Amino acid sequence: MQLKLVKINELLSILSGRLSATLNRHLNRKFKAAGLEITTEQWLVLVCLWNKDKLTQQAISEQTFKDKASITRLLDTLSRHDLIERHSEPSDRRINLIHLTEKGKKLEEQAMAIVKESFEQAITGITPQELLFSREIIIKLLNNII
Amino acid sequence: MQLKLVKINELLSILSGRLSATLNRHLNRKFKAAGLEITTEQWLVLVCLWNKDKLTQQAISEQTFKDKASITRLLDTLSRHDLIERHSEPSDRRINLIHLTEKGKKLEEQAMAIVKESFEQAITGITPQELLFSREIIIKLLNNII
DNA sequence: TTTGCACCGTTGATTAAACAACTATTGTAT
DNA sequence: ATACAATAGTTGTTTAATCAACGGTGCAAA
Repeated sequence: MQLKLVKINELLSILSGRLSATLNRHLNRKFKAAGLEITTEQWLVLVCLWNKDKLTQQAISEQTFKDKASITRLLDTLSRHDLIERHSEPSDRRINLIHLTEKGKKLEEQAMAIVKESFEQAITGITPQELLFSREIIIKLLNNII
Repeated sequence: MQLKLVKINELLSILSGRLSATLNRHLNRKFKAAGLEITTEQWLVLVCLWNKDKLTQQAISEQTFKDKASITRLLDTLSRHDLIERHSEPSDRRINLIHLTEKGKKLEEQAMAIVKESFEQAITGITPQELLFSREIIIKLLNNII
């Protein structure tokens, strides 16, 4: 049984645009309201580094599923804001190791608190089981179009 | 019961970035491969017009959940590609009515075929029930953070 | 050894997003 | 009738995405 075409449009438009736009907007506003000068995309990069400092740009690119070029520019911005530093690696001069600055390290607690709060707001009235189930469906969907 | 913090990061990053980016990339490439010079965002605007021609920019903005400013610029691009025309309305000179051109009208069939194909590829192995269920969860989630 | 390939990161061009500030027009209330 | 608010659309600035092309580095095979 096939869903109607109008449903296709609706679902695709939600998944490919509205959902991420709304989530991004929400998180960005929360960050701003709390005085944190980071965006959701920058937060995503920082999460990698908070988890394990001194990554290559390549590694960050893979972990965030973002383009190398996007990472270059995201790191430019993070660097301008003194949240990270690029350290070139003598043993392989193609590589930059990305180091968190003290300012970047200090951001973790505050940023994660905001994210946690937003997450809890977002999942109000949704059970963990429902959430996990949706996650599975979305992963399936992603794998179908890789 | 609360999901672990690492799960929060994962789910938020998928929903706020990876899912939409992957879907967009996929559709954009399909359009390009088929020789259609439109993006997913432009397609979304065109869907509104295919459904009902001669809308105001405001109406398009509301239906697509996009910023007025975004619509202005999307329409600039669509206009440059001769897919739509802005017609100023004498009865209310603040308003533009957006008209599909013949070229814009002709695009519908081909574009929708591509979208349908992509959609079917995306939902392979997912039942309509699962899809509807996920849709409900996502709508709930969106309503929680409006 | 040098030739060629793979890898890492950068840059340029185009498209798109958000937000704020702005112009112009219309509607309303006194 | 004037003054003020609401509405429609545009523009400037910043951030980010894609893709393609490019420079530099490392490595391995001929």
